[in-house]
Amino acid sequence: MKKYSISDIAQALNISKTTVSFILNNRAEEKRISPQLVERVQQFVKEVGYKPNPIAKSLRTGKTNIIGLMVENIADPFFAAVARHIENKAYQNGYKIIYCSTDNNTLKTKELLEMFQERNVDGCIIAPPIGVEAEIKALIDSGMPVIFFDRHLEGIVTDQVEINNYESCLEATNLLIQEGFKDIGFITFASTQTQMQGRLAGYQAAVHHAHLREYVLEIKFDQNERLIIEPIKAFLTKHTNLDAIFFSAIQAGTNGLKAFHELNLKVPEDLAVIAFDDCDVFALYAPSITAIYQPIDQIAEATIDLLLKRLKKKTPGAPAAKSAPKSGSKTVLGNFQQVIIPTGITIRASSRKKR
Amino acid sequence: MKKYSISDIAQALNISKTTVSFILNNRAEEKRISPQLVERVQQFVKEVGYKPNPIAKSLRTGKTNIIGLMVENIADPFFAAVARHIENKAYQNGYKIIYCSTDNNTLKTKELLEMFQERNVDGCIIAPPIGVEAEIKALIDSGMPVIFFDRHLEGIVTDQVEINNYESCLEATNLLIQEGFKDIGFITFASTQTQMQGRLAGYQAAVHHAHLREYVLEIKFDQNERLIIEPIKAFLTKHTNLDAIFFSAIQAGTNGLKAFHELNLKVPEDLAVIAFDDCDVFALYAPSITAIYQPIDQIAEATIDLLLKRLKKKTPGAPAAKSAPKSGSKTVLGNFQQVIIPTGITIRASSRKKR
DNA sequence: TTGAAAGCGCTAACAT
DNA sequence: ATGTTAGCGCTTTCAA
Repeated sequence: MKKYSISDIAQALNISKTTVSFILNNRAEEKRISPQLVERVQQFVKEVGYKPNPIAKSLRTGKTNIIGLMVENIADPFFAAVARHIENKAYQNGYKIIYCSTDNNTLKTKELLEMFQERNVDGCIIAPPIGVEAEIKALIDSGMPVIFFDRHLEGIVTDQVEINNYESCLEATNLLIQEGFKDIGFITFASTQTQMQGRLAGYQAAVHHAHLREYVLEIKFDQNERLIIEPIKAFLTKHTNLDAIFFSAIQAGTNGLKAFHELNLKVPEDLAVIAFDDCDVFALYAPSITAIYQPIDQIAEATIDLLLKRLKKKTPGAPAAKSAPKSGSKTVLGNFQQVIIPTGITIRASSRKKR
Repeated sequence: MKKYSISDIAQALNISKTTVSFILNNRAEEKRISPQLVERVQQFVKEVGYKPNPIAKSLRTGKTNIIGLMVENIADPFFAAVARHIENKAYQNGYKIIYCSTDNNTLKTKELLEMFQERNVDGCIIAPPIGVEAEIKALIDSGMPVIFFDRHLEGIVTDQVEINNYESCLEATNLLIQEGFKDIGFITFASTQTQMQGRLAGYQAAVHHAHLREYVLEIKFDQNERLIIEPIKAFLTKHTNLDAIFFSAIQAGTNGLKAFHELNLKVPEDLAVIAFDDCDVFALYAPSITAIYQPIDQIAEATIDLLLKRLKKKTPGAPAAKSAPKSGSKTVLGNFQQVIIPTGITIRASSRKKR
């Protein structure tokens, strides 16, 4: 079974490459090619199992049908789940995905952006780290469709999908306040990224509004969990007056619980808990942990939809289409869309006051 | 800043494309091009920031520097973590990665394999589902380097990386037996895949050797966790004599614990537990759950190493190189390597008999 | 030592 | 309605 090229087909059928190409690209009607010929070609193509060479096509057209997906870390369950959803929809639409992890490393990210450019990906989906504003701006200006998700970059206007970080943390903190907790700590990772800033700000707003004192621990993120657990232990040991903790991210939450164990702290008697991001751990933990959950499917869906929309109409920054996500708000900013997906909260035992 | 092509470079320097190409591909010496010229070209290339177009290169050479990564589900933490490690090493070596999830769906997998072929990936890493033997064989025969991991396919000989499923389950079961448990259930997913078969066989061997009765529940895997929890509840309700459970996979373990909750069963008083695959849930659960863990980094490392080795020497099925993984055994089979990485076990409270 | 030119497989402007 | 042909940007044979 040798490999056929378009010339082989043309030769075998005694017609020209052009005609075959037109037929294969569904331009037969437009070019008014006779239905019989179309039929004959399609028949033959199917018979010999001919598949056009996408590389040659790319060289010629400049389109690769490849989407670049850049996340913080593909091993992170959140990003992995997003990747899965995006994969599904992308493949359905004929796109393949090249993924990469930034580790929030500026230098690495710049290289990866360059790679996307070189490789001629048709568009990219990015959870951007701080510090690559100029490069991404250049990329967008060069005509590359870029969609942000999970966070955005100050000063860059492009399509983006985020959750309501501020509001959900405000409400969750209020929940603790309403339960009667007075000294609520917020344990988070040191980050100037918009999503983390939003969460912190939401907590702060609630606490200040209730005239309570603010206790914030910012930890430098590290793969080594001891480097997360230890600062938490130190923080808890220092602030023995705390009666509740709000964890701003999943790795804060799970490692926080480990810190609790090591300090022999009981939830919610010693400390009530609410965590951002839900997972099996929180559902199965005794007592179960109240958690804010991100609708990952909706986030991913909105993100890939935004990109596919851009990819369909070639015009970057063109007026946005009508269809809206089932829930969530949408803003149109200079022809780019900002979609906000609302989170949910699963209230469990950890946030209830024992009386 | 316009985009330079190799012709532009040649023209600007008043030399030929050929020369530039030779220099850029480090064949200057071989071609005995004067060092001054080499220097001049390299200088200029750096100056204008020229990057060769990888698509054109691919069309010409047939190499894409892309690796196809096919897993069961990229959202699964195990596969996501493997993907992360593979990504690291692949990028270091100049390879990009296109990923896809098979869902253990035969038809989908066949399409994806075809896609790899069309897209001209240089090699692929696959956790294969059953039923695509012929297609993978054809792929290998066509000269494509294919590495299996997590499991293999009967009748197909290629490089592969796996863990010692049989032995680890045998030993873990023995652990329960030594603790004095008599009626040990094995809860797994209905699968004829080699890794799952190995785990089951290990359990069975231990149980039979101790002249104990075998209790196996095979569940059809489903994304909907209720469809996993309910069969487990039914099984536990039916076999009230069980005093220990061995979960064969992570989704069995976590959903098993949920079933325990719903049935109000206490670990380890009512049922002792050992789980295959470790995770935060098991470490944080009260009581903590004994779990077998897979050294994901070693698995991923061995896998990508095997592929990179194939990619370096063009000869598929060529004699294997010397370097071995730090631990793990290695067999050479018809010029292909089979690497077995040993698992570890974290013994926690759930497998200890209360006396 | 260096260069001319063919060609990888495809698309599309321009014939006819 | 269908064909001729010129590239897309690169590598590599062959020639000089």
